[in-house]
Amino acid sequence: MKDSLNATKEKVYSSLSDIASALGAPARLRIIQVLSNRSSAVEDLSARIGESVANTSQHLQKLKKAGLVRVSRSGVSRTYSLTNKNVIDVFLDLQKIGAILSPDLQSAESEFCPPELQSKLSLQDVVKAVRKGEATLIDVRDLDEFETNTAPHAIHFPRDEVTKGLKLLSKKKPVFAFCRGRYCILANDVVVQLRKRGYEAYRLREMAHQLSTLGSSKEA
Amino acid sequence: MKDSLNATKEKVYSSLSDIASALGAPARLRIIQVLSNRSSAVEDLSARIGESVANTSQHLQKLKKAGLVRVSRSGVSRTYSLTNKNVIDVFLDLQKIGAILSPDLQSAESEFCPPELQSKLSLQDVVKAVRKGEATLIDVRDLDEFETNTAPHAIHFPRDEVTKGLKLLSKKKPVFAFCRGRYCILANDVVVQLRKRGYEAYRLREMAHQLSTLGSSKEA
DNA sequence: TCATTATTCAAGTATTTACTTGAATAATTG
DNA sequence: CAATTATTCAAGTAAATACTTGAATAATGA
Repeated sequence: MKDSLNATKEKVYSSLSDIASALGAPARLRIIQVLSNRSSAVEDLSARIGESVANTSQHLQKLKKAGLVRVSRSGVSRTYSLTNKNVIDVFLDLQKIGAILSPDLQSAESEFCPPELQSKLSLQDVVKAVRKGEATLIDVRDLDEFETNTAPHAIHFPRDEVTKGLKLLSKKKPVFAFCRGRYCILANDVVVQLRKRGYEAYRLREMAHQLSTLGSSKEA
Repeated sequence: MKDSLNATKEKVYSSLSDIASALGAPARLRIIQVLSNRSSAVEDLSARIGESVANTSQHLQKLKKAGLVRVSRSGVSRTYSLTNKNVIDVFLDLQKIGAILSPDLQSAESEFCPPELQSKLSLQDVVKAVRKGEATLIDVRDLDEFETNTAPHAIHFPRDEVTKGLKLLSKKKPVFAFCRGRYCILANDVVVQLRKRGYEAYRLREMAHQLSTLGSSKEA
């Protein structure tokens, strides 16, 4: 009886540590980062994270074994995606604790998200303003990422064609831009360009998933 | 410019993966589990997690390097503790995702927290009732754990002397017992004993930290 | 059916890991 | 000052890890 419980306890900690270990390699974290914005084939992932295809495939298998990722066949290629949105949450929590504990990460964060590009409003207030139509929320990621999953009320903004995008915006409303999260710079340039053209523009550090789940239990 | 950002990105992912790796060993997770309930000396920890002193010390150093744990000297011995409550949050998040992703962990959970011992009330409602004085919240961990950090309104219940403890309780109010969280059984026996004696008693799966931070952003 | 394509597998290597044992350190007490 | 105590360090070992290269597989399209 007590022995069986002890055995179970061992299993518990070994399962939990398996999951943690799955997150314990830079390459795999980058995979999760990519997959939290889009599903993707091995070759594509491999290019995005800058590792060989074989190596990427092996990392993916480790993630799959830990249950963080799943595959679906589509013809000759395979599409990998996160098994669950909660995977993003653990990843965000890891970022959060990193930001608290590691000075390296603190300085990295202000490099990626320069304070002068950020709004002083709380995220709640931003979301509220967007909901009321008093502010414009733009998603500057690739179109396919936007189509897979974006934040409520967000519109897609073509970051390589700012001039073309202007017609989507009102100069009377502040514009809030988001991309792939804290360690992504896509939104920075757009904000700078918009400010040059007289818009009141800010960059959000949050990614689509965080903006979507606001109001429910989590934000990071 | 772009190169420097890339270098920073590499550092970001390697720092984050260092933190995840620090959680990637059963022994270290158990250390964190212990430390989320009490600060502790190496020898004590070593006994609790069932590893040699030298090995425990080495694990602690890894945790320290990752910034999850800190030491303070007290005379001839050293006291290790978590650097930050947020460490508990990551650990809880890991548990949460484990519960979602791993069947092993699901069955373990019902072994540790048998459904028949649990209340049907939501945790919010339990906390509300406790706050209003309509229910009794008991902490059945060791006294020193209780003294270091317990939940609001909780009283310490001596789990080895249930009979003695009875005078702390009212038979008219439901009793909610908590211990060290999901993978701890201390509260089970107390609940069983209390029920035998005619009390309406339930076991909570949450640990002190979770009961304390309810109302703010998190619960798991 | 054969070539192409995307992915996985197998084998090899260098590095890191978790652990052991036993000695070294450093604060405390007799 | 010597003995005790709690902890860390150093060295060694077996296993696991992240990567490489090149071959194997299996679906698709000519």
